[in-house]
Amino acid sequence: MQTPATPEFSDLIAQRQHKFAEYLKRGGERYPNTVAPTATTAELAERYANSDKETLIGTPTPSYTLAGRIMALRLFGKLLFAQLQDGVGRLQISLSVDVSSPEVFALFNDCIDLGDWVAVSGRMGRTNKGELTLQVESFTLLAKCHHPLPDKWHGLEDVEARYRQRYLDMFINPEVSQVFITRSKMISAIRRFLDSNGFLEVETPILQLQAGGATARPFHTHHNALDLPLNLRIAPELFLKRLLVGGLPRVYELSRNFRNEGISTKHNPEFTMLEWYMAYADREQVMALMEAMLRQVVTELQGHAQLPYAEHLIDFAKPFTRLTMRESLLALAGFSEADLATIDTLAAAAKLKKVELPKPLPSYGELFQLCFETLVEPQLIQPTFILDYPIETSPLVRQHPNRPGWVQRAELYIAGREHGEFYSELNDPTDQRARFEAQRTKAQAGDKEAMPFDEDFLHALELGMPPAGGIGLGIDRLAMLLTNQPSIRDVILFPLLRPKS
RNA sequence: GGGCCGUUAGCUCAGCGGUAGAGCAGUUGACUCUUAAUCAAUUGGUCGAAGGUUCAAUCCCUUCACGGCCCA
Repeated sequence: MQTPATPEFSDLIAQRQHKFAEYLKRGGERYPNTVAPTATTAELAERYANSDKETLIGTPTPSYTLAGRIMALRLFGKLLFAQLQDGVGRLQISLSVDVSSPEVFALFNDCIDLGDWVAVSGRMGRTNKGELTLQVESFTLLAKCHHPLPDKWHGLEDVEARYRQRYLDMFINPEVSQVFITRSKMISAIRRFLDSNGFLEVETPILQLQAGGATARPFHTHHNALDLPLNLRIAPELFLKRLLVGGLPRVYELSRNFRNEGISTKHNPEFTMLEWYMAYADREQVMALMEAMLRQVVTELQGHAQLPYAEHLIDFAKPFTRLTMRESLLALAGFSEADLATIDTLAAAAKLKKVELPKPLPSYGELFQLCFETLVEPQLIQPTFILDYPIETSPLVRQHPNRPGWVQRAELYIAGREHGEFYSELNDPTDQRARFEAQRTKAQAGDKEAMPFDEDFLHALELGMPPAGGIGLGIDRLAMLLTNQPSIRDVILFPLLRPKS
């Protein structure tokens, strides 16, 4: 048997390249695209699940061609076993000098490394221990893996390496691929739900003159031909509402948004958000529709509505709890009515509860929200809608009819995290203009997150926008829930990292 | 931005002032039924980078880079 590698030939990459050269030297084709698989590992495993060894010997199966990566190799002189992984599963394959030929066996043994893409052809059998095995008669090297693979037992555990080389992470740690398959199915289920409820999926600009629709710092870019500074969108809201003005009654967008902010286990600079707008609906109706959608998506994906997440079991079957923010502070944070009376009593009570108060002290509404975020939010494990938000933090929402200073907004909390927002949308152009003015005042005072004044949006509102309810739902966070992942980076294929020097 | 932790062989990790270690992967040999195969031998290191302290630094100190967790 020829041995292409020699003991002094120690560089792992060079060894693999040497084996590839040897494969070509013995007549193999370089990166062929002439062999197509006729089956997958999953199909064969299912088809022959009940066939015993004798049956497979007595009535030989057709010859199948599988394609995939070699992920394990075990050699016994003139027989070898390998694991072939093809994206839908893994199947054992075997080569022996009897089934193929001494030449084919030697070619495989001398030239194939862990990680190589191969196409293998042969018939199904079972080993003495009963494992279903494709007995290879011939094979083709489809693509060489030029790098040594991570530890076969521990896999790739270095978090940084996993994010930087997701392609490697995915085939070394198959559960990672499963996360992204689940994410994809989740998005399909959401589309199906909305499409069947009369919504139209639309695409609105990512390049925007003014980044509106949320309070966040945008990324800046530039269009050369127009010599025009532009921003990447932070939210699609203002364009989707323009479509209501245009006459589309139900629209949604799965929107990649960009926010020039910090990175954490909950934030990635680019992230995906679902927004939908529904004419003639109010906050209550969009909340009810979201509840129905989440119940259906969770059930569709895992067969029932109870979702394990970290140490919790989250129940989507029960009606979601509804509390006003005020009620939640009284019930869950231990505030009294007197504490909530004025900004001073609230600040004093908050200080006692170890809420870190910013200086200078913010408005009553902002302080109220800060207390909520610090004291209540972590307790909201089961799906809970929190109703009514201070007007200062919600410049696009309809005012509450009988609570001055508050707006008809709700947020959905699950597992202690905010997952979505629900609005009775503001369609009064006069009120909207005043809200933009207030934001402009904030911006002039140095608030870099204040929403820009959008005159064209006001023009659209002045033409008349039907009353509407709208929602925003964090798709990445929902994916974290559905795949039981602790960090947003675990549900984003290629999270942003600093370049490695 | 702040605090804590990490960075040692391709991978997973020990070592923590005195010549750099293991398992897996790789290489060589044995082996026709393995399942993290086994047995024997063996290659492989700028110990993240740069300074400093020391007779001597992977180890102690400083700065920097990248990452993780927590906080903002």
